[in-house]
Amino acid sequence: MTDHRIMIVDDHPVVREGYRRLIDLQPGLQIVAEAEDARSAYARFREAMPDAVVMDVTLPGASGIEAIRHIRQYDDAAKIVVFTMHQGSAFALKAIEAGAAGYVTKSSAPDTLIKAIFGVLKGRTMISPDVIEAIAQDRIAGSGTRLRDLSTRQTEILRLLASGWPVERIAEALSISLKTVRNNHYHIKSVLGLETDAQMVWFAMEAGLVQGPREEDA
Amino acid sequence: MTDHRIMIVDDHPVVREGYRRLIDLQPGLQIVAEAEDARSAYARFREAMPDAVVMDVTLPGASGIEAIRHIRQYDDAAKIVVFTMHQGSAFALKAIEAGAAGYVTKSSAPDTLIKAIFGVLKGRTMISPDVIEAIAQDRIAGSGTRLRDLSTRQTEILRLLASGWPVERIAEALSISLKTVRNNHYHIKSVLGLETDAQMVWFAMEAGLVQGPREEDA
DNA sequence: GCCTGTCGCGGGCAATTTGCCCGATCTTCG
DNA sequence: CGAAGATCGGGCAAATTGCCCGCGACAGGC
Repeated sequence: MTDHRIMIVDDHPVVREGYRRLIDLQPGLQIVAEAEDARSAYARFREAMPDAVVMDVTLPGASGIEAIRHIRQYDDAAKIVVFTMHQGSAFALKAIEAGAAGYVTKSSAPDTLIKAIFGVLKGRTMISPDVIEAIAQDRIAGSGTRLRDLSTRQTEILRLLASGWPVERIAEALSISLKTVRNNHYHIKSVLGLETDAQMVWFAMEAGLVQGPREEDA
Repeated sequence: MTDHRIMIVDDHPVVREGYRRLIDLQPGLQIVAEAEDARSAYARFREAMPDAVVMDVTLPGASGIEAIRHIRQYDDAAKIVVFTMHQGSAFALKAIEAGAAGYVTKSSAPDTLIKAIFGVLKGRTMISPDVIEAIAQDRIAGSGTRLRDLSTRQTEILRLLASGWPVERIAEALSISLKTVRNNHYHIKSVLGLETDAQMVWFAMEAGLVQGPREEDA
């Protein structure tokens, strides 16, 4: 039987080498495509039509979540395993909601990824234990409401605010009024129970929405 | 001639595999030790006494910067190459100040790391081009004045603001009036040329002032 | 088809904060 | 001693926040 054809998406070359080492040398798996950002991930997916995709979600430019949505829109049977350093539950939920079949953190044991790949190839949903725990901890002791309580739009605005964009630029970029952005700014902090803008940045970072400042275009 | 003995420090197993692929298979280099956090990095260094260390600076627990300092304190001839995703100049400067001999970002071409390793083994200081550019841009075109332009007090207030403390709590903690904190908040952003509070958080992070939210007491 | 819920969008307005000015101390240093 | 600079804060107009409201679009459910 022929090998399963895998595509990997990550912006760091060294990390891609790590994937190779783990995946390509694994009997039954073969890497047939690579991409380093969300846009090319979509393009390469259509060219290569891999059996499964392993991707990081923090990519330059568009978020990996968008990439997942985009790919699933093109092929709703696509098997995508998210492999990221973010262990925040909110991000995992977003990814799964977007259509990811697996979610594994980079701090997991290496073979967790391999198991997840084989799992999704069999049509199962594979979530790494630490993430399941994080999700569970979120549900109990509703200490903090989370990203899930924000709408898609609010999440997008949060991402831009946390990146450091001034509200004026956000209004312009999204073609909505300044007032709406401000209202959202207030509501986001309110819903999340945050007092200051700085706390909002930390929240966004922990949720994996942002990992650095700017990111010039939406 | 025997291979150079290299130690790698990174908290993500997959990334370590990437290092292996790049370093271990490189003629003349051999990985002799691995560590996944700052504490064990120090311990392993003493056991293995490698010729060079490649390490990420964002590690669980103590910062990689601390680990560098610690190792250099033990052996001030230690050759340490920092290999990280942070391209902010401030972080690089901290690392170099702590005694790092090289600084390469993960977005660099893979062989940049190899060259940096051979470079530091020869006693040179190797900084990847994008970081040099970031440092240069900091210095020239006073576009961004830097941390050095803030007084001690302002730096302290910046640290608290960026950690997410509300101004009221800061005033209380420092026993100064709310108004003074607000004035400082404004002046800090003004001096640093920042538009939003979120940008201020990123600045503080890159400057190494903060690495996570809260930190309950001053 | 209609009713209900939710979402994105923004107006309105009082209360608060920001942005930028100023002056008063208190050090430090030549 | 006098100059420089840091710290602390008052003042005040302009801008923003906090919180309320309403409107239209859309997705289910009955």
